[in-house]
Parts: sequence; C-alpha cells; structure tokens
Amino acid sequence: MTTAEQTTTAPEVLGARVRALREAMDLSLRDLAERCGVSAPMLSQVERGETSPTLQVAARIAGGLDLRLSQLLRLDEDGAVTIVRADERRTGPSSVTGHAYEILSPPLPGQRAELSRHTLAPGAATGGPDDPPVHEPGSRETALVEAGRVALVCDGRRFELDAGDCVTFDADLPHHFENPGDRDAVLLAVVSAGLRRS
Amino acid sequence: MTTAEQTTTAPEVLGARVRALREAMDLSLRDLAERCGVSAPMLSQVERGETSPTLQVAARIAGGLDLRLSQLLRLDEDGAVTIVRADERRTGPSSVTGHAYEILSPPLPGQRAELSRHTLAPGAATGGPDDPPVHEPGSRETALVEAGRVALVCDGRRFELDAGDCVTFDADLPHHFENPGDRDAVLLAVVSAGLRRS
DNA sequence: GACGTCTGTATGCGATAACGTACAACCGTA
DNA sequence: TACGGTTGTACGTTATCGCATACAGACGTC
Repeated sequence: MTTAEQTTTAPEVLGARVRALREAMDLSLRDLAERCGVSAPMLSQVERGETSPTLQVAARIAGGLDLRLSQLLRLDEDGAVTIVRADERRTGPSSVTGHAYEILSPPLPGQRAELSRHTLAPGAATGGPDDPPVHEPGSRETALVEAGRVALVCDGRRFELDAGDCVTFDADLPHHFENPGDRDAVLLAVVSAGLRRS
Repeated sequence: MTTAEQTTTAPEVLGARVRALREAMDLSLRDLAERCGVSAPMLSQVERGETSPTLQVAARIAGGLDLRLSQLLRLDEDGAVTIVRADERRTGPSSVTGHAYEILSPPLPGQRAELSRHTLAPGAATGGPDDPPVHEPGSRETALVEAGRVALVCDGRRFELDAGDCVTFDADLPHHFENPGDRDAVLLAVVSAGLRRS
C-alpha cells in the first residue's frame, strides 16, 4: 500500500544524460530545440533536473537525439537490474525438435555476454522447454544469420532475415526463431544480460 | 544506415497499453493508484489518452505495473528490433595493414554488445588507429576463432587459439590479436560495455 | 573598447498536469 | 425496491509544465 518504493527512474539523472548526448552531438540548446521542437529554456530545465517533462516532450527530446524514448531511459536504468542466472543454459543438442545449439562462451558467473550457435532444421523453431523464449529483464540479444534463412518473431511481430543479416532486439520480450526455408539455418546469438549494479 | 524510421512515440497508445496491463493484473484504477502513488482520476485520464503524464508519474505508473518505464514504452515502439542487413554493415577498412573488420550489430548508443568480424592476413595484427587496443573501463570482450589460428596478447601475456576456440577477457587491458599462421584468420568479437560512469 | 554573435539561464504568463472530491452506473444481497 | 459495495468518470482547484521574451557571460572581429 505504501506505494512500494518502486525503484523508479531517477528523472534527475536523465537530464545529465540528455546533456551529455547533446554535447556529444555538438549541438547547442537552440540547435536541439530546433531539431526536436522543444524550447531551449525547457531543454535547459530538463537537463538541470528542474522539471519533469511530459511524455510528449520527453519523446520529442529523445527524437531530437535520434533515440527512442525507451532507449534514452534505458541508458540510466541499466544499473538497477540485477542478474540472476539460476539455470544457465545447457549445452548440447535437442535434436528431437530440429533445434540444436552449443554455448560458445565460457560458463563463468557474472559473464555479461553469452555466445551461442544454433542450428535449425527446416521448419524447426527455437523456444523449446529448455530454451525459454524470454530472457531476464533488461537483456538484449544480437543474432547473426550465418547460413540459410531465419524468421524472428518478437512480441508478435515477424522479421525475415537472410544469411548475413544481423538483428538486435530486447530479449526480455517473448521471441523465438523459425526456419522457414528448406535447408538448415545457422544462427549465432549473443545474449547480453542487463548490467548489474557495481 | 538502416535502423529505425524515427516515428514520434505515440503517447496515446500508451494509455491502452496501461489499461490492458492493469486489467491483466486484475487491478482496479484505485488498486493501481494505491500501488503507484498516482490518483485514480489521473490514471483514468492517462489510459484514455486525455493527458500526457510527466516522466515522474509515468515512471510511477510503470512501477505500479512492475515494469520499468523504458520497458513500458518499448511495448509500443518499433525500436525493440533493429536489423542490419548484410550489405549495410559498417566496415573498418584497414586492408593495408592486413586487418579488415566489419561491425555487425546496429550502431545504437546504449547498445551493450557490439558484434564485429575481423579478418587477419598472415602476420597481421589488430590494433590499428581505428581499432583502439583498449576499450572503456569495465568492458569485456569475447572472441571466437572462426577460421585459422590466432594469438591473443593481453596485458603482455600470449595465448594461442585455434579455430573454434573461444576466449573471454577484460577489454580494458591493452590487448591485440595476431595471426601467426600462413593463411587468413577470421575472428568474431563481442565487446560488452562496462558499467557506464558519467 | 565597442560591437555582433554565440553560449546557457532567469523571468512572467498561459496552458495543463495532477490532485481531491463528488457523481453516475453496475452488481449482489436483502 | 432499496441498499452497501464496487466500478470508472466529471468537476473545480492548485501546482507546475512549457513557451516567448529578456538577460548575463564568453568569444572573436573590427
């Protein structure tokens, strides 16, 4: 009831982040104001944490920085995510389902990037019982199609990928890969966990 | 440059998402108001898209739904998935030195893992002017030898790697790769950023 | 030194976000 | 038909967001 002290986004941190990004792009307040349609004084106040912008203007500010608002916010939410890797991914094939994979990176605790190679038979898909379709909050996945064709289904949307294509997505959304082709597909996946607090 | 077409975040969609999440958790407006510290009428207005909440209250609403604000917003953004096609890669042309590489992952700030493929001619080494031998503090690097033989020199120590070997090390130590063999070596590298400090 | 131009910030006012209260509609019970 | 108990929403007030304008300081030019 006491409004669980929800580790909410610290809005005052966002200001520093905006300022850093703006200066990294070598933009003045007025330049950014021009780009995003928010007045320069408003930007100044936001950057100094003197006001909490509405989602509207926050989204416009993010847009002026060539970012999605969620991407902008995530930059400062990283530290709050803790890693719990109780059941680490097993190695070895699950040939019954047509999906085999091997974990390439060392199974060290605290590892931030896990590298694995998956082989999908025609018509097969990832996401078996041992391969959960959702990873821990804050994690990202980068996948490179090494051979064949692959379809990524992420949060209900479908993306077709050819050999050589690389895709990055939020791994804490429900997702899986399918092989719509008629030959084996090989997929290299990097799952980067949410950063833990130092 | 591929990446997303920058559509402005539609804040009015967020309301429907909030309502759906709230109802999925079987919470009334007052229940959620209690959880997140936002008044029920305010929640109603947000859900109906009649107002654009400030980041403060938006973050509190997300918290009441057991989400981070970036996660809540991401549900209605297309930015969750970014594809780099095979012909859209950023390449690092250092063919003169016998070291060529291409960055496979999208060039998004806030990206935690950067995936790159390096090709080393016999006798060549990484560490050119565009490829600094030291990454930011706290970063880790995972490298997979795809073809040929490679030697990793990290902090003065030397490690021999054959095709198929995978190594993980602290990328904030001075390091580079060499190709001691007589044929091209191919190296897949994942640099995972360290905790950011601003 | 005076000038034009750039930087970021303080000021005043209109618009609106956010609150507390009060209301209408729906449901199970008596 | 009443009656508490819900539900979500309309009202009126206060706090504040967000704008246009105006300002102080830094830099380079004449």
